[in-house]
This record gives sequence, structure tokens and C-alpha cells, in this order.
Amino acid sequence: MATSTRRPERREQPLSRERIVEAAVELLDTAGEGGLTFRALTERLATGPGAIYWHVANKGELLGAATDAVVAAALALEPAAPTAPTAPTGHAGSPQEGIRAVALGLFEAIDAHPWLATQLSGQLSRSPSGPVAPRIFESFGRQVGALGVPERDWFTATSVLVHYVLGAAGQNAANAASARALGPEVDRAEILGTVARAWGDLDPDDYPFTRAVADQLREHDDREQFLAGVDLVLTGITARLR
Amino acid sequence: MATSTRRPERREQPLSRERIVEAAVELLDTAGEGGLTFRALTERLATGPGAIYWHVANKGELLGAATDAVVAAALALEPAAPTAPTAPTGHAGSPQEGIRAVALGLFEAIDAHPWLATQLSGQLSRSPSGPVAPRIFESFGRQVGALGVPERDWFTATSVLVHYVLGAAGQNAANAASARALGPEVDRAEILGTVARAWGDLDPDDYPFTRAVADQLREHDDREQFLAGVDLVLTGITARLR
DNA sequence: ACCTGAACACCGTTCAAGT
DNA sequence: ACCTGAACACCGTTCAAGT
Repeated sequence: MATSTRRPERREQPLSRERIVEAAVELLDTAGEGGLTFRALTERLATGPGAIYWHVANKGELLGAATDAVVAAALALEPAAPTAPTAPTGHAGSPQEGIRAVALGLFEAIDAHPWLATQLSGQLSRSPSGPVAPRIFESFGRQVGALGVPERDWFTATSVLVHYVLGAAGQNAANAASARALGPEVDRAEILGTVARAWGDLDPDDYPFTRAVADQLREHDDREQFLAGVDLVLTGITARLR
Repeated sequence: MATSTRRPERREQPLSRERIVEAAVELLDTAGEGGLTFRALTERLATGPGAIYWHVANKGELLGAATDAVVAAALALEPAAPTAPTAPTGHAGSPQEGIRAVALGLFEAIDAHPWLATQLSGQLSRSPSGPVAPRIFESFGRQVGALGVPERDWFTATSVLVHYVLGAAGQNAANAASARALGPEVDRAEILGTVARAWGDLDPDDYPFTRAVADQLREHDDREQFLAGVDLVLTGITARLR
């Protein structure tokens, strides 16, 4: 059933860690978290499990490497603030715009690779000194500094941004994955309609609020909603922290 | 190694869905997400896999039921706003306090049951009309209404709260789980110290910000930080949405 | 140094058979 | 109606053996 039509890989290029990671990302993207198995990987790479284990310690390390690769690509696209205080571009890019850009970069990376959300929060906690956590922290943090937040609040302000962005993007990705699991014939509008109707049918005594927002759930745009949330957090930061 | 000393269950009470769910929660709490297997469950309940499958459709449904049970218990402890507009307690409980209480209830539930974070975001997307999503939405939403947010912004404001709380609490739970995985002899302070040192040793050109907040990472209190984030979001909501 | 592929222990799930 | 337990297909990982 899930036997996708896939070139069995041209082979000839020798196996390498990069080729394995690349294949892992493709499997995760097309078949979801459960789609990455050593069986599928060996088939795709026309090799045996032992060959993969020679380049990679275990599945966890492979997932970590896949996460690194995708995040690096996503955050590399952001200008990420100049390293030196050169080029006075005037007000060209405000810190707010910078934060929105970083947030949107992560949002879109997670949207394109839904498995990333789970992996990211695991990675941030399992190896907080690995390449991913500092990269994300640095991307948001520089702009937080530029915002005029006093240094003693940097960690708090940046943490809130990271948590909101990962929480919202992760929920969005989970939604998309669930939708996809229902098959390609059901679209977003249909699902939202069904959920909105269910919310509208809740008990008026127990769920007055949830009933009242059913229509807003149906009409909302994920990306717009996400950015509205970023702006809300930004407002909170500038209002309370200097 | 992981052969925990466990009463093989007094048995005699017949098997039931509730007893299975209860055992599942205990397994998840003591052994983590990977600790819930039908093998461990049959041993704990002194029965065979077929018996469990008679009460529960599959592992996914079992995880969902475990999530329901824990969330219901956590949010039931919150007053959750009076059903009827009785008892004018004056300014006793402000909407802000109500939101903090709901947020803290979820934070602590996730802290006590780290597997909950992953399950919750899955549950919210897989069955948004199930018992969990409306319950969480309603708990936050009523207070958002009481805050004076105009109705057309209810969904946005409440979503941001939910996303921040689940994102932050989830990250916190992942941190705790990773710490526990290192063994009981390493404590929080030790881990934070190691990470802070690693951050402090980063390249000054590439990671000036992350280096600068290394000390704040070491000193921070998780719960305090979480509540500061809730207040930040709350400030954003009241400042921008009426 | 790099790869092969059989084998191991473990997993979720099914199902004929019992009571 | 409720439970038993062997069996199936699948998983991550290991390792002796090859080149």
C-alpha cells in the first residue's frame, strides 16, 4: 500500500553520511515520522543495515543529523543580522521585522517538514550545546538585544519567543500531519468545517466560549494567526521589558 | 536493568478499561514514552494481549485515553470560572489570575507527566472535537473574555496562550526527561552548569548573544520563567486587543 | 576502510480457541 | 461476554564474514 514508486537510487556514488541523511530527510518528508526505518533506508540506498551503521551510530543520531541539516538550511536564509556593525542601513530592517523573519523561517521549515517540531524540542533539551539550540537562540536573541531590552532580561525574552514559535509551529505541523493522514481527498476547509460544527454543537452550559469561537476557528488563516501571535509577544516584550 | 520491582497486581478485580488506562499512566510516568508496551502492560495486569485488545482498540486509543484522564484531573482542580454568575466574590479572582492558574495547572501536569506534552499536541490536532481540546480552550477562553478582549479577537488571543503554554511546558518536560535519562546522580544544577559553560565557550564572532546569556541560563528558575512568559503574553493581549 | 546479510530481541496486533 | 496465548509481520541493532 505505502510502496512508493521510488528510483532505487542510481548507486555508484559511494555511501556517505550526507547521502544517508539526505535519504532520511526525504523519507521523513514523504512518509512521516513512522516512515523512517532502516528497512526503507537500505532499500532506498540499495545497501544493507550494516553499511548504514558504519556511517551513523544509531537512529537517534540519524534523526539529529536530519534535524541539523534542515534547520541550518532554514536559518541560513535569514540575514541573521550583520556580524560587524558595518553598513548603516538606516531603519531598513527593524528588530521587529528581524524577529518576524526568523519566526517565519522556522514556521515554514516546520510546515515543510512536520517531523521537525518533535525533533527540535527533543534536540533543544537533549543537546542544548549542539548546533541547533545556539543557532535558534542567537537568531532571535540578537534582535531582542537590538529591541532595547536590557541585558538582564535577554534570556527571558528570547526564551518566550522560542517557546511560542515552537509551540505554535509545532501545533500547526501536527494539524497538517493529521489532515494528511485522512487522505489527499479531504482538504483543510472540510476539516475546519467539521471541527467548527462539532464545537458549535457543544453543551452551551459547559462550553459557552468554545461554541462562540467556532466560526473564528473555521475562518482563520494559520500563517496570519501565527504572525499575530508573534506580534502579541513582541508587544508584551517591549511593553514590560524596557 | 529496567526490570522494576512491581507488584504483579493483586488481580481479582476484573480487567476494565479504567484499570488498563490507570496502568498505562503509571507505566508512562515511571518508564517514559518508550515504557508503555503491551508486553509490560500484560505483565503488570497479569493477563494476555488479547484481553487488553478487548477493552481498547489499539495503542493510539490507549494513549489518548491516558491523556484524557490526566488532563481532566489537572483542569478539574482549577475553579474554571463559575458556571452561573453567582457569588460576587468581588475582585477576588481577576481574569489574569485565572489565566495564570490554568497555565500553571497545565505546566504542572506536564511536569509530572512529561509524556503528556507530545500526546497533547497530537490530541489537539487529531481529535480537536474530543474532550481535551475544548476543555483547554474553554479554560483559557472564558478568562480571555473576562479580560475585555473584543469577541472577534477571542480565538486569536486564546490560541496564542495555548500555544505558548504548551510550547514552554513541553520544552520544560523534554528538559526534565533528558535530565532523567542521564541517571539519578546528575542534578539540574550540574546540567545547567555544563550547558552554560558550553555556551560561554562558543565563538564570540558567531554567537555573541548566546555567550552573553549563558549565566542567565544557569541561574534561571523554570517555573518563574514560565510565569514571566505568561505575563508577557497577557500584557501583549491587553495592550493590543482592547 | 567499507560493505553484506543473516540473526537476535523486541514490538503492535490478530485470532482460533477456551470459559 | 470476556479472556488466553501462540503466531505474524515488522522494528532497531549486532556481528561474523567478505572485499
